[in-house]
Amino acid sequence: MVQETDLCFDIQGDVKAIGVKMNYDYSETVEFLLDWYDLNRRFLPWREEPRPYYVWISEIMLQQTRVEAVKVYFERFISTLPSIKDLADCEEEKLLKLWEGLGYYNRVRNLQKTAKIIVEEYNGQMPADYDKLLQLPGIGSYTAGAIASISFQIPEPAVDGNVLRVMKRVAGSFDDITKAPVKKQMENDLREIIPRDRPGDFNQSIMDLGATVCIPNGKPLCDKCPIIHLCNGFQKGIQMLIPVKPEKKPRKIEDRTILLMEFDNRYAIRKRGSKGLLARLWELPGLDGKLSVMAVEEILLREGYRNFTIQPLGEGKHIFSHIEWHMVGYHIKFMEVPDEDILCNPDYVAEYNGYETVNTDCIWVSKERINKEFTLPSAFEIYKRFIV
DNA sequence: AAGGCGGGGCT
DNA sequence: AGCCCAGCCTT
Repeated sequence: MVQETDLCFDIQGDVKAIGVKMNYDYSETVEFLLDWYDLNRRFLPWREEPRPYYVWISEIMLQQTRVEAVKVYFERFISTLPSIKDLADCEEEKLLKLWEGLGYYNRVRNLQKTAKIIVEEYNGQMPADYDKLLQLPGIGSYTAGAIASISFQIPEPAVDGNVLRVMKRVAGSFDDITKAPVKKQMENDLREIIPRDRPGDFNQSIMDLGATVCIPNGKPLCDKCPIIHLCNGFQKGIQMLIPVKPEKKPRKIEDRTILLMEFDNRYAIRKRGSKGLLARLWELPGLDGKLSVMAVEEILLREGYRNFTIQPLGEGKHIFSHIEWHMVGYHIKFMEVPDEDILCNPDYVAEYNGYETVNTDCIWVSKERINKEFTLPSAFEIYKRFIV
């Protein structure tokens, strides 16, 4: 291991020392990748009939999300909203519910923004043009390339983490793949050699190779690789050291107290603020810090609640990409509520003002309606389970 | 250029 | 417990 690490630094040092840019010529890989793809391609719901709408929806869902997780969401989404027009016209609350559990919820909001643009400006058809696709909300260089190549046979690369991992291993390159110029260079390199007759298949062949052979976690299955004879990484025994990424910063830890408040077979939920984490989604009421039964009781009394019981629901943890919630939960059962106004109209949607109180902007909703109509992110699942 | 933004499965 | 995943947008 020490030897390999030394080798890695030696190569970088040499390259810098003599000022030579090691440009790998990917053109040799094309025919081997396509032949391998013809025999080994995965069968995916959006792949058998690659209509632009299907490819678009799947690509957005697949951003930072694994294929296995996407499959069920994709099928349900398409059957519920069979066309771009359906998506454009869908009520936002229903749309979010379709997305519930997938995460990165701005993806689905951008999806609808783009659907409306397509209906209004493109006559309901996705534009068969890379630059026009790139202009649409939620569509970046990767997704534009994927739609263009797979649906319209436009020779544009679709460079994601998969492609960067595979191709940087093949090139034996220690470039930091999180750097924008490195991705840009890869796009330019692949644009030169992408086969004009099968651009979509070429892009997908690298994705499938990355998913099944040149895998991200654990050792790549090099003995099954169709381009092992072209792979600098394998030849030098450095494939495990690639791709290179910088160290990640540790997540910030936030202590939270989650309240499952029940009255008359209804539960309190409220809408989160319009900015930041889980924006404009619904949540169980919560308070900063991990509070004791006594502290929670004191707050409730101060806010005017009377005649309730508090039952601890235990600790829970939810990990986001950049934050950890360390939670403690309480089931609070009210025999009465202080003000009829608290049992407000469930259709009433107030803007949560960020001030941490228990009763701010809560609405009281039955279990059935929560499950059917309101998007409650996975972070609350451990306490949502106690809703009976 | 860096940081925010979800959730789950694998090692 | 830490890794990564068919990234994009904002600052």
